[in-house]
Amino acid sequence: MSSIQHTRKIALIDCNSFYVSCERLFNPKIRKKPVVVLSNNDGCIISRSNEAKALGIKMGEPYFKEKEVIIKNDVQVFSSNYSLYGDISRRVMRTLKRFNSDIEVYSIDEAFLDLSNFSDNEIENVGHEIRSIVLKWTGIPTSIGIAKTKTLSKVANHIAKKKQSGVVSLIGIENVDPILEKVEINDVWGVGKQLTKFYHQNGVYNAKQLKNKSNTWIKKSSNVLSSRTAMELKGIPCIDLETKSSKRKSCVVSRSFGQKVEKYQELKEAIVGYALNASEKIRSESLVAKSITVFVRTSPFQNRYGFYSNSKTIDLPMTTNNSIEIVKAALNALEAIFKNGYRYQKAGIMLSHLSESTNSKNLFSSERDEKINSLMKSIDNTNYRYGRSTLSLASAGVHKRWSSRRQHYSKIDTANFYSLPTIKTT
DNA sequence: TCTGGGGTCCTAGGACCC
DNA sequence: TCTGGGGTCCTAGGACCC
Repeated sequence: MSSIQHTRKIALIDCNSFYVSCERLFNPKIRKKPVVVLSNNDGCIISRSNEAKALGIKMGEPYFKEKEVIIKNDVQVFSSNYSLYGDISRRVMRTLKRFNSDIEVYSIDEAFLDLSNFSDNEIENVGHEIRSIVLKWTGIPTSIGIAKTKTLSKVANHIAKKKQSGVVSLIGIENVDPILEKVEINDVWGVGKQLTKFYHQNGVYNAKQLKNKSNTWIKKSSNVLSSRTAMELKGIPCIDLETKSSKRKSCVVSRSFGQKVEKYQELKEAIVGYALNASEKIRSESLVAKSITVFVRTSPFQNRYGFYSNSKTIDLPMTTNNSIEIVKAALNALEAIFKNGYRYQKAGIMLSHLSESTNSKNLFSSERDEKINSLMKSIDNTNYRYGRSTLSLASAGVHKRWSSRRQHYSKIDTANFYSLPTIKTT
């Protein structure tokens, strides 16, 4: 028998303050300064540097509420730049793939990596290696947690984030109870606000206590997801690594407005824009939609003008990814739910029941359909080359008083050769 | 007089994630 | 004045069937 042990080893690699780190790549002057990145419409704070966290700036907090602290401490503020973050994310993931192609890209800044092929003894060093290579090749700092299950690797990662070394492995540790005891129940992956409340009522305050609860009790009083979480804390894998990216099932495009919208015409323009956007997205993934939902709502935070929220779903006669058909259906849906006299804050469209487009002609396809398809293709090509919404339908509007705020935009375009970062290796 | 019950399918809404 | 956006999965309950 070999002395080298090959237990299941899942690493969770998480980019530190990802959006902030991306902005810092292109702006060395803000490396040591407190920095925050705002959500769309400059609404909330969604990424914070350690210096910003130390100032007490909270995650998800509305920007205007933190403005005083921000100004007082000269915090650098950025509007989000998703094409930049997406681009850097792809570079990070490509780098990770070199260690093993069995990778699950879990979100824009996180990936699970199967490292079972490495031995127990070397695994922590492998973690350090990954971390330094990613930093060297992309400039992005990461935290890495390694354990037998995804949920435990989340726990390990949670601890790694607070460590200078940035790497924590639970592999080979006989008794993880003392570690789990220090992890608050709401910090466990899969335990949100509601479950935290429920667990607190039942005397479960940390990960160790959840781990030691009986499986039948959890299943009976909660659901299978919760029991999976508890099993995974015990070190029994219940959640698989999803290495091949599956086609998505829905596609949402929605935005908050820069200014409240009251006019039907303006709401219409917004919806047309979202519908075009969503159609283009699913076309690029060779998907077709079966139904379309449009929703509108006023601000849930200011009810002095009355709150209104509604949605309408329309089933399309035939699955499609045709912009014109989707826009038409979207406008019908909007008409059904629009009410005069409200100050709308947000609207959106969802394409659902997506399936792969077969692209085959059927009884109903005609020469006209063919023409429309080639029109769609040329719209997509032009927009791809010259930027989104270069070509769109006239009803998408020109003035767009309603479009999002983006006051602190860094204007970095990684598609532009001259703005590529130079990474200093020290 | 006494009025079943089990199965399937679908959907809306909730909870969670980042 | 100003509070993001985009996903997934599960479950309860209704509709329908025999």
